[in-house]
Amino acid sequence: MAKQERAARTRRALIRAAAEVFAEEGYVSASLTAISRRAGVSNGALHFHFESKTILAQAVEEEALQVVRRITGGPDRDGGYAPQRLVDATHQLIRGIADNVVVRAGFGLCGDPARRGGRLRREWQSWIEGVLRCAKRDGWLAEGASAENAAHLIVATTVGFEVLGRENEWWLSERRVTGMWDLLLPRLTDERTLAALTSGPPRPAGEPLREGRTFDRLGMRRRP
Amino acid sequence: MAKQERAARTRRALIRAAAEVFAEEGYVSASLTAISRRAGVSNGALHFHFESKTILAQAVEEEALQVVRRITGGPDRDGGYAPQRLVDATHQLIRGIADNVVVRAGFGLCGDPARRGGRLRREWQSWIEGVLRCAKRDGWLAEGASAENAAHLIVATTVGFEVLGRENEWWLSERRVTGMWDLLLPRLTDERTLAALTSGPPRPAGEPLREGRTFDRLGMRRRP
Amino acid sequence: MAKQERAARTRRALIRAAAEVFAEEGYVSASLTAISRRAGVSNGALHFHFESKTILAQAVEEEALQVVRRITGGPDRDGGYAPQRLVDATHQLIRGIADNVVVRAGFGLCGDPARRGGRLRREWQSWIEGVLRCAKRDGWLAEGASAENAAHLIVATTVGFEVLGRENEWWLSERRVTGMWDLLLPRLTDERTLAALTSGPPRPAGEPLREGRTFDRLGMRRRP
Amino acid sequence: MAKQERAARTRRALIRAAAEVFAEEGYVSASLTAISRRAGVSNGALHFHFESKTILAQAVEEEALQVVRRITGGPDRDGGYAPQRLVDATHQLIRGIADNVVVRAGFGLCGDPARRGGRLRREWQSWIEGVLRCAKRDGWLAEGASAENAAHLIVATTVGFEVLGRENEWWLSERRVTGMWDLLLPRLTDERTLAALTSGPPRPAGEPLREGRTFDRLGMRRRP
DNA sequence: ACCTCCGGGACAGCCCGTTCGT
DNA sequence: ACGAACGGGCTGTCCCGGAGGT
Repeated sequence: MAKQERAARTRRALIRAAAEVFAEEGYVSASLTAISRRAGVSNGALHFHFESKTILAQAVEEEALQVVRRITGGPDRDGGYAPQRLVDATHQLIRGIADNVVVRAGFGLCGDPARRGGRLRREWQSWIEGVLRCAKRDGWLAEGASAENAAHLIVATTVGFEVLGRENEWWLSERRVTGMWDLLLPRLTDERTLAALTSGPPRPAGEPLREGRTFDRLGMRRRP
Repeated sequence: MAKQERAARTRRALIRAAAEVFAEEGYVSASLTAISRRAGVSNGALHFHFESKTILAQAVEEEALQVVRRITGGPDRDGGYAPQRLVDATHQLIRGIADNVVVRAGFGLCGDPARRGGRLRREWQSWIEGVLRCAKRDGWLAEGASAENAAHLIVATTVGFEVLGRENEWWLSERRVTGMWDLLLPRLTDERTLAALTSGPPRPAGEPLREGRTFDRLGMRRRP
Repeated sequence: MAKQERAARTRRALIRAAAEVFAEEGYVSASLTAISRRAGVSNGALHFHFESKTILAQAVEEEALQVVRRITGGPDRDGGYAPQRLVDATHQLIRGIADNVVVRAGFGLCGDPARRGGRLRREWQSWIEGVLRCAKRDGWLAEGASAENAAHLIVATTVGFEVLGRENEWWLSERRVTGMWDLLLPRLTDERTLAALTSGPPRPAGEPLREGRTFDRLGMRRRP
Repeated sequence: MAKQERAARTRRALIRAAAEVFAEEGYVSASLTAISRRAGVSNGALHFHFESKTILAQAVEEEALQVVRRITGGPDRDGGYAPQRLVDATHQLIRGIADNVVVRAGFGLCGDPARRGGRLRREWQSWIEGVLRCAKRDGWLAEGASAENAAHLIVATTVGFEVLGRENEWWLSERRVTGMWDLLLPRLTDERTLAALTSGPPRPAGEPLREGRTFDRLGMRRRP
């Protein structure tokens, strides 16, 4: 039906507009009037698609959640080097926050004190913890490294990037994430990896650690 | 004077009540009525001391700023082991956020999208960057470690702790900070320190790295 | 549309109610709640039609302006005896102020110190000045009579009537206007007209100068 | 006592400041804080001298009333040419309004819809009416001239000058008053006076009718 | 007596999230 | 899907007392 298609387009425009206004002004300050005006529809149309402001925000968050799930639930869901998946996912998350308004708004909504119980950060945190537990179990972590500590650190850092990025967008650079891993990986993984990193020839300045190539460059291998 | 003393007490009660309400509901949702009621004074009394909601929030932020400055501007302002000062300050900051409502509210206000230009995080960030630059200059950092990257990581992590702590207060534990340094210090400082940490006997579980004792346990010493 | 009709009726009721309250209590003292209550609508409905109190007042003034323009821009816009048009218009203005709340409120708003730049009195004044300049040019005025002085006098008098009429409504009688012209016209127009007025038989007490018949009774004719 | 002298000075400063603020912003908009600040005293001092805003306004009005009484109750209270006294008083009134803030504020307060029952205009009007009744009785008026009409016209005109002068101060020029009398006197006084004015040699442009010299120039004399 | 600092209550304007009739 | 209307609530600010100094 053309009718349904138009409705779907309106709905998408509303979510997008809502995400923009939420991201710019925060949940409480964002007025439904501003959102519907930006979406180019009437005030009543908004309430036709979304019963209330709360539900509209939930829809935004839901869409952001799907993006995050696409990042965390990538193709090689459970195989491969677990730390590599962390490196990849954090890079992609920051990129997603930087590029996608809905994701950015979703995380913003999650932290708003006027809205309780956002699932976004909780899922992200659970995934990080899960992956690190796997890494520990599979022997990818250094002996003294605590999977729990590492998870908290990584979660906190990504949250920090996201929050700070809402004020100054230069925080949302992947270079920041690369720098994080540069400092974190040596201690996190075993001593030989560490040795390869610290005692080997210094990496050329122009080629920092990057997503998907991190461990290749470090010559990382599994602890026997 | 009796008069001025009462006024000062009222003012303090207002700032405290404001901090509580701001911390609980966020800047926008917090109503001046709720604040004055919690402080036990009338609406007009609030307006006598603070011209507007904006100015009240600034007062809260200002008081938080002083606490932060007391943390960052500790006794050995410019001497001693720079990394140690970072470890100490981060511990104290998290403790301050956990224990002091005003500090917690101050950081919360800083991140509110409806309020631009809070000095709190900016000062914290500048201080971290400054200390790390000093550390680099004085040879306390490992050769490959970037002071800038480290600063960003530490700032982002503390911000993340603070933000997450507003939802679940268990984030605001100093154990989290200790865990962070446990992962960070080895790569940040030079390789011999690192070796002492990774190859030595495992620390007893009950005695993690703590503020003020970190480097003693690591037997850290200056890179020649 | 029925919808738009109802909206228009609400809008009109609001303007009317606003005019009443403005006329009774003045612009500053008039509360929007009182206005919306008198109009029989809610507080929000008022805000839907008029964004602010200022704009509501402007709407009232605008409607009054249209009435005034209808008075000044009568049918024989530029022909005929200019003084006669003044006599007619002043009578109609006072009658309008007396009978039409909106006009009364419009002039009241114009003089409120809290509201700058009402066009109502300015337009009225310009029109009076313009007509008198025409009268001078066409030879309708007595030789020594200054068009400018006359304009100022007439404007000031009508303003005075209007202002005093807000306290005691008996000021807003057309008899007052007739009395004004009785004193003014002789000196304003030429000496023969004057003679006809002063030396002729006294007018019967019961039949004063009236709108539309003034010059007929004076037997006025153009100065050669 | 020095104490009492200081109190009197404070009281005077408050009345003066109140007059200024009332004249600028109107009664309702004028805030006691603005008044006390302009007077250089505290908010409480104002309330010590004047129990309420109403009473403060009454004090301003009272002082203005005394000035008006000085104008209307001049030396030759009941003798002399009555019309001359009108000419003089109107000139002096306009000058007083232009120069004296308290008088200006007093008249402004009188017309404020939020304040009922100002005596200022009422006394001015009564005086005008009284003088014109005397003039009529003593035979100073032209035969057809109505004392009542003339009184209303003069009162309305002075009120109009005053009101318009609050927006554009050029209205408060004595030239305006002179122009008024130039148009009014011929018809108001008897035909011989009139003849002297209209048929005699034209007055030089540079020397308009002036206070205190009006009738001299017209060669006015009593009707037998 | 004269004046100040502080505080109390009230309410105004604005605006917002939401619903109803069409 | 929209225009119109509703009612509630927030901030700002105003007028005014009252306890206490000088």
